[in-house]
Amino acid sequence: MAKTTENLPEQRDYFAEVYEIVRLVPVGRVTTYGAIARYLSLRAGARMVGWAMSASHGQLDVPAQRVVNSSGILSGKNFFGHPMRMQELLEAEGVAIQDDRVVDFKTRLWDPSTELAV
DNA sequence: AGAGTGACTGGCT
DNA sequence: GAGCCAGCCACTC
Repeated sequence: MAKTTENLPEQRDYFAEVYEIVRLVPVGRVTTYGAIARYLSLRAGARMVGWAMSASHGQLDVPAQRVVNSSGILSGKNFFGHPMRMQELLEAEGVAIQDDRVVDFKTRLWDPSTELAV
């Protein structure tokens, strides 16, 4: 991985922006990489959102567990130290998980473009 | 400079 | 829903 995450000179403000959005996700709700990418107008794409999250890895209070892919699958569970960690964190917040997937995902989805839209 | 890789997505089958 | 494919950008070797 990029050890550049140590110094993080100025990857680009989008790192901070991504974290900010993730922190805005209400407890019990989840959002997707694509939704964040769209909201921030990141040409970089959803992939970079995930990359940004990897950099957050244990960062401040970034609830990365609330970010899943467009299918509601916990695609980043393997980055939480233990594959079950992400699920446990979500369940602790009231989000039911079944087979690595958020139950009733579409209803729990929190899209910044929609929720924060003006 | 080119090829490989990835916490993604949308479209089709 | 599950699988395959092509597009996407940043980064590493």
